[in-house]
Amino acid sequence: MNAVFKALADPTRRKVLELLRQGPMTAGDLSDQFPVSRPTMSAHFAVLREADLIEANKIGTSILYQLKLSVLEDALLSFTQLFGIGAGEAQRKPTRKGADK
Amino acid sequence: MNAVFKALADPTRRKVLELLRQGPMTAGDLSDQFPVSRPTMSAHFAVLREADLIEANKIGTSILYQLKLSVLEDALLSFTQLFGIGAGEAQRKPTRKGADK
DNA sequence: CATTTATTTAGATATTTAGCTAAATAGCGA
DNA sequence: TCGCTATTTAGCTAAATATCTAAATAAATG
Repeated sequence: MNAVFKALADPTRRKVLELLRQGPMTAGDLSDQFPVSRPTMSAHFAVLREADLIEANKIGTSILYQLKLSVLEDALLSFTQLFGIGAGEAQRKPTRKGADK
Repeated sequence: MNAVFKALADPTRRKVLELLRQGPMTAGDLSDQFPVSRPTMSAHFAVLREADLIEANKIGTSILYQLKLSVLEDALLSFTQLFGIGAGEAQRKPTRKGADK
């Protein structure tokens, strides 16, 4: 969980996750979307992998990265639920009609 | 938004927010819950204030900190919604009865 | 008005992080 | 196998961060 929040702290990494939301992408294609060097991007990928937020699959000479949405979801949901934020089912289960209106 | 995620990257700060969920607390009372010095805690408070996640109110010689839940909520929800994670109203607002069932 | 209490600011240091270039690795195709 | 392409690893620097102690500020109280 700590690793996930650490990973999310950087805007580049959040953007990578966002791009990956649309489907798997190679390291190179991802890197092309950012104004930093490949090695720098590689380091960002490593942080995301460390947090288990993405998964790497070698495809020939390329590496295809894929979002692990469930990991992101679990971390975010368990955190938001800690605060009773409208993030899960839990808090919006009305016992009586209009009870929380 | 970036400031919020930066603030959430540190476990001490996340714990502070968690403690404040139960209600406002003074800087001193909060500090007592952590194994670091007052000045260090003061710096953490500053980061949280910077991110607008907490609000400070002077009460005599003490400072009462209060969670700004709506700010945390907004940041987290808008992010989770980016990913279609079951985190907000948006994705569970049925336009027609049972539309997404 | 001097003292005490609560908190922050200043100033120092150590660690971590994001970035770079250059070099190493790994797969592919001639 | 040689060379090409994709990516990572190594090694470095600069900036940011977390921490500390000591000093400054501010409010309350005798």
